[in-house]
Amino acid sequence: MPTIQDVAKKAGVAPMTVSRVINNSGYASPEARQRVQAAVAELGYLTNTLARGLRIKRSNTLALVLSDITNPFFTTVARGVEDAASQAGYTVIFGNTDESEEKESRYLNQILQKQVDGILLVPVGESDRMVQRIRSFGTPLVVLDRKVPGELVDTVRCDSEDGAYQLTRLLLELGHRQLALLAGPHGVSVVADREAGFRRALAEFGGRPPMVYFGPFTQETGEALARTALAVQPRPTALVAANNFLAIGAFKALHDVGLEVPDDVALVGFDDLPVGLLTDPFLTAAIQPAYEMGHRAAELLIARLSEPAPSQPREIVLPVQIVIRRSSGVKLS
Amino acid sequence: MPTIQDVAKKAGVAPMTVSRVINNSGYASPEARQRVQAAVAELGYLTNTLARGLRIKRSNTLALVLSDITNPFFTTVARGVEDAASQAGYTVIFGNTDESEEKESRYLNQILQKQVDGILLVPVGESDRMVQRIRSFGTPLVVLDRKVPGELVDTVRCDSEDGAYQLTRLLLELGHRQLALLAGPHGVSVVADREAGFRRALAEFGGRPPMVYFGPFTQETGEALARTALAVQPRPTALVAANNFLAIGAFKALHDVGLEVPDDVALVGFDDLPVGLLTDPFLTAAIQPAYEMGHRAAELLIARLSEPAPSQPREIVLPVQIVIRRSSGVKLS
DNA sequence: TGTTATTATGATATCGTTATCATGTGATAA
DNA sequence: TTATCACATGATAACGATATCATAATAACA
Repeated sequence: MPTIQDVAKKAGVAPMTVSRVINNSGYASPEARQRVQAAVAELGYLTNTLARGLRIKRSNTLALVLSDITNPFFTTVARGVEDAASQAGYTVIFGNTDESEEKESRYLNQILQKQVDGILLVPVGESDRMVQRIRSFGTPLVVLDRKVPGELVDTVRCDSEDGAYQLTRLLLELGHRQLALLAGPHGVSVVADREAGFRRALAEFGGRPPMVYFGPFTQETGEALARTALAVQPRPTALVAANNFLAIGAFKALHDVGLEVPDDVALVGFDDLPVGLLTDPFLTAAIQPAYEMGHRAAELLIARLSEPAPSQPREIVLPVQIVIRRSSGVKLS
Repeated sequence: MPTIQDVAKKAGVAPMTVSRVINNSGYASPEARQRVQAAVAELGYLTNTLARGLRIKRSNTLALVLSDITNPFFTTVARGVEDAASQAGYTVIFGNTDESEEKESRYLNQILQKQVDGILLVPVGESDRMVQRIRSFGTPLVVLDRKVPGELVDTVRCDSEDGAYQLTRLLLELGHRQLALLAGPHGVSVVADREAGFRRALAEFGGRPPMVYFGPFTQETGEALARTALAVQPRPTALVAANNFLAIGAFKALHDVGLEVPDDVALVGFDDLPVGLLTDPFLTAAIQPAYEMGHRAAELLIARLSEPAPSQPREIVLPVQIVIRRSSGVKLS
């Protein structure tokens, strides 16, 4: 691989002049410029960004650390991040935590070592330890999708509370009074928010004491929790799933038990399945603007990078969109 | 951020000794070792991998360049790559080409500049220009999912030809004689392979002259191509879609035209929708082992990195799995 | 004409790490 | 006693780029 020295020699100038031409900084005569460009082209020279990064202390790299890129919601977030980053000349490293604090911590260390310019993080636990560690390193951070307790930090997330509220309210207005929430794992802020929205709607309508079930965001859990919920007497007439995997699991459970959706039990959920990949979308859901979330978060992070002094952390809360389909039992025209 | 100098000072040793302790290379007395480790812990020191990379000429980074991470097939590939990479201590950069040669070329330049240790590429065009460029840079490369014409290069892909053959054969054995293939974009090797498999099966059965339609791998195209195919007289009784998006589009078109699947027209496709996200999978399809593909490709690439001399390129062809569901019209027990 | 800007270029030091070589210690062997 | 060896440590240079300072040539001005 040719270095800037090779280019300089071939062009008959000093390395510094080559650097100036390449980065369009400082003065360079038209002739020198041309000779340098010719040499660059001839040698197929590309700047070694490790060396440059070491010197200027920027790597033009962002890191994206999320639970599991295989979850269509996060896939779309990742695409949003990547588009915004690439547009601004940044490159993206990504990693999956699988909701494990140990993996998260390993990744973050690796990433800090890589001298990334900024980090986009979907934090795992309920602690802000990692956030503090990142901060102590001085690497700018934007928290995605979730809230971090007790820390003021740039955040881009969706309005989970409102989404759950609206979904629940919809069911209540349809006459359901016995509702169950398949909430998700303890300690994740979106779960707490969705539970809060669920409870708020119930409180407004003065329904029965709410039934809330917790467990990982997996299809198996959805199935198990739904079975548990359906065994309670009086049986719930509607289920609210706080996540797409839980919704699918719940649907399977209902199907297995021989209950029809929405005639016997109504079902609503969070997050869509990949748009366009479903032949027959039927789930009423609160759809989070995943792409926009990723895109805006990356934009925010990149904006931070060019700020001279750290400014007040921002919290961007995006609205969710309630999409009404068959599973809720709403009469569709 | 503390540097190795800071650690050295605090531990009362030379930077070189710190380096030896950290990397477990060369000699270091137990006392020195301990003092260094204490200093590292106290300062929260992390190696600056830009500096190290510059010196040792390795960045411990791989690049993954694919069409669109939003396609569930590639999402899963990416997850496989990431798991294998992270296991071996590598970090992964990713980029989307959207099947644009210009984007591909931009990314690859960016990536080569970053001094990645190896590249995993789903190549866009039918040219091997990019492959040659990467090779001229000396960066190890594994081509994913597709063949590159005329170049001997490490490749991990699935047996598209066989998949299409089997799907087509299945339809022929069910008695269909008027088949249409929604093939995908010209110039992508998997498309050519699937077309070849389709034609081979037809030739064996001596069916009517095959109908083959081309266009991008999108749902809209699937819809449009299906409409075109269905307008031909005699109308095809079965459609083979070479990709999941095309299959969905075709299904929509059939639905809109008022044709039932599989009673009026049978439909088979390639690639699955994300497992577990479908409430009611119905598409008969040739499923490619996406995760394994990514995983094996990354493993192969990493193996290459520790080879002293470049060895004979390998081509790993993974079998596809035919999953029979309702859409083909096969009687299921 | 001399003074000051402006343009153009290069020498040097530096970013944080590690490879290499040099040096020194104590133990063991001859 | 001296030669040899394993162990231990550090000084120095180098990876490839750029910031900074110095210098030189030309242009602009009084």
